[in-house]
Amino acid sequence: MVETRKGRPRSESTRQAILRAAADLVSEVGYADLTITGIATRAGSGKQTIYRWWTAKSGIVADAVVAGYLRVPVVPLRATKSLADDLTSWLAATVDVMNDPAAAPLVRALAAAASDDGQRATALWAHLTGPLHEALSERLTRGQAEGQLSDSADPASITDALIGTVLFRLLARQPTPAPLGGIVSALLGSNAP
Amino acid sequence: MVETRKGRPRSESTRQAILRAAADLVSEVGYADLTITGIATRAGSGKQTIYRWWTAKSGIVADAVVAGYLRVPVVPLRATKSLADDLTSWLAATVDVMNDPAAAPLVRALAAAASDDGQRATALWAHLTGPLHEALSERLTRGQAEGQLSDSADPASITDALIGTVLFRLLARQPTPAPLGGIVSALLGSNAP
Amino acid sequence: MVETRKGRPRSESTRQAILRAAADLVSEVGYADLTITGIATRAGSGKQTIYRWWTAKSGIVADAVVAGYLRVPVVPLRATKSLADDLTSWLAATVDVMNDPAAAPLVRALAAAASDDGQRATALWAHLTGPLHEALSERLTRGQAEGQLSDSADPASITDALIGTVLFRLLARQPTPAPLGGIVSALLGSNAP
Amino acid sequence: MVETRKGRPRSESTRQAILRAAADLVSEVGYADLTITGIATRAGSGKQTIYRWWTAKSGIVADAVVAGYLRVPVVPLRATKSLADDLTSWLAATVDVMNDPAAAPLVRALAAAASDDGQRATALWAHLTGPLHEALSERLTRGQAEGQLSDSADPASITDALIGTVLFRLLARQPTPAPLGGIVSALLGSNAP
DNA sequence: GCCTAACCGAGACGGTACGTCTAGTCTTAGA
DNA sequence: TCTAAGACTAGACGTACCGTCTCGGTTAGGC
Repeated sequence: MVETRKGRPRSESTRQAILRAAADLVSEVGYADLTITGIATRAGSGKQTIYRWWTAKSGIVADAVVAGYLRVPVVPLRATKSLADDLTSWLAATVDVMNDPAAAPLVRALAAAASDDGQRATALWAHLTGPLHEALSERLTRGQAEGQLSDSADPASITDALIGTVLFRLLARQPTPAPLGGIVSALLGSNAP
Repeated sequence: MVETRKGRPRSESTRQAILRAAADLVSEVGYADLTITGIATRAGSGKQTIYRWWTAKSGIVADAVVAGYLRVPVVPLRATKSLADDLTSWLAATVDVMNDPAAAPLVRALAAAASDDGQRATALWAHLTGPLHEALSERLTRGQAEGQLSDSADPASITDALIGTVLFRLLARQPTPAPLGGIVSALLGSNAP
Repeated sequence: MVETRKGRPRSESTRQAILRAAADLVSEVGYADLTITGIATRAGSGKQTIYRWWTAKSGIVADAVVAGYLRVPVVPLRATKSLADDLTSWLAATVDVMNDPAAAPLVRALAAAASDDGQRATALWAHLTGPLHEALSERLTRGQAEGQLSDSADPASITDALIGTVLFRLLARQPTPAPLGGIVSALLGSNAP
Repeated sequence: MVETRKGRPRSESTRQAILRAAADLVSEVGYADLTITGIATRAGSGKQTIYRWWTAKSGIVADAVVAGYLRVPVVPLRATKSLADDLTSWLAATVDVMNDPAAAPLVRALAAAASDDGQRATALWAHLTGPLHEALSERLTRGQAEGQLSDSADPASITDALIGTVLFRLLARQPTPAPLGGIVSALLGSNAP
């Protein structure tokens, strides 16, 4: 039995326009200054149309990310012979990107968006960090196969710590941060007594 | 040479009242719903008095934290014989605290505050994570002395990764998180091939 | 030659439901707060059905009055021996009715409806004041026949002035109104030098 | 003891700007399409300033009339030898003015404004019809002194009926109105048997 | 007994204005 | 000169209706 709903059907093009407008605005003015009114104006839609389908600002941004309108700059993971070198250079480049005045507001915006709404946040982070998490895990697993990491180590756990470190740097902005190489070597081992 | 300014001197009691009001409000309604108007009303001060001395909302919160009116729940670090056990139980308890519906908004509020203003954020995080960072580093150093951690490991780097992991958990809220024990053992070593 | 239109004929029951809903709502919330959306919902009809057949809100109300769903409280005209007494008591009772919190909004609503749309307003007022006008005119003519009013007087003109006086009282709500008896004696005569 | 209030005093120039803007707009678009948002924009004021001092749209219009920014076209009353001629020509000219497409919306707007709010309506009508009422009454009283009206007649009552008649014509827009001369002669007398 | 045009309900659409809220500025009286 | 009070401009908030526009479904003719 097919579910037949009465009334005019939802406009997919309007939905896309709203997500695109939200994506444009969040990269222009940041999440804090993102307004529903602004999104509606930019999308050429009515405000009520937005309120009909979304309850929170963060939901729109999350959907915009999931729809691919908002792309977070991801640093490609090199694949040289040395796992430690690859991770260290990735960490350095990523921290650089995160401190780039153009990219930082966007990432901070998404962190703030995730802070807002636990429900959608999961989907958002899955989309954001998912591919990244996978790429890092795979590189670690390959390095493990090549003997550059103990067989007992858990690539997923190490990946969590790596991403967490970037996040910590991004938000905390410490004046004298610990050396990145130290973190990588901590994570990859040789810490055993 | 003493700096002598003309006119009525700044009222220290008013400053304290503002910081106290901001602290109260941020724990009651969260950083997102914290308003200058609300702080002024609660503090029994004029709004202009606030605008005269602070430029951003986050600055007030940062000062309130520094002044000690806003206390972040810090999980005490146990000191048993096993460094790994101590860190794992601290991680678990901290993640629990962060997911506590009462404490999470405050921490997320401070993360958001830090996102707002890079200038003051440093001081805020120093105050927030400073003692924590120190406690963790000390515990690691002691463990290192006891031979539970390689001498070549850098306690500060490991601490960064630990706090970063907590932060990642707090914001990302992943549905199936990696086991905490895995992270600790990754950080403490045995990952060497 | 009968005009035969193809397609589904207009639903008379829907038309009645809309007029009835409009009548109910105008007496409940007043003309100002009467909405097309509200009428459609109450009538169980679509908004488009209303817009297909009516162009203005006042037209619906006018039709509701003409259809008899909206009855304006009309004070019956007594028929004693004295024309002056009859008119004075009618004026007094009518002014009372107009100031009744229950009836006043309806009458004011119709005045407002008439203000809106000159086209339909004529029909509405004809329906509203028509029988009243006729009753007053007849009573005046009868009084004229009985010698209580000069033969040269024009009953229609006097009726206009009587109704106009009520309307003036309704809208102007003067704090210290002129005595009604004075108006009647002015209209009935003895004003000649 | 002088009542001294703290805080910034109300801006009189802003009040005047709001009343002037409301007056301009009501004559441009009519009372029905008069919006608070529009008044605020035109006056260069914030909406909150309007809401702080007025609760209803009609109050602003009433104040604008009282302040003299909104002038209702009043037909001057001639003073020839014949009271009947003066009143008839005044009635005719006034009915003409009321049906003038430029003036009618304004008058109807004020009628609507009076319908809205009983409180302020009194002041509004006093200001609107006050001078008119006085002029008519004086003319009638003079005519009475000159023997053109019975001594027992009440000028105030006759004035009420005259203005009421105009109002009735304005709102009802009857297709075949009674002759104005008939009304005047009815009001001035000779109706006695 | 179909065909089909016009009707019907439902409800989403782009808009506009609502009345409330907060930001940040300005202007007063008084300490 | 600074503080407290509070009025000011500005504009976003979320809601309610506007009048228009699809939809699927219904209901009479005319063929």
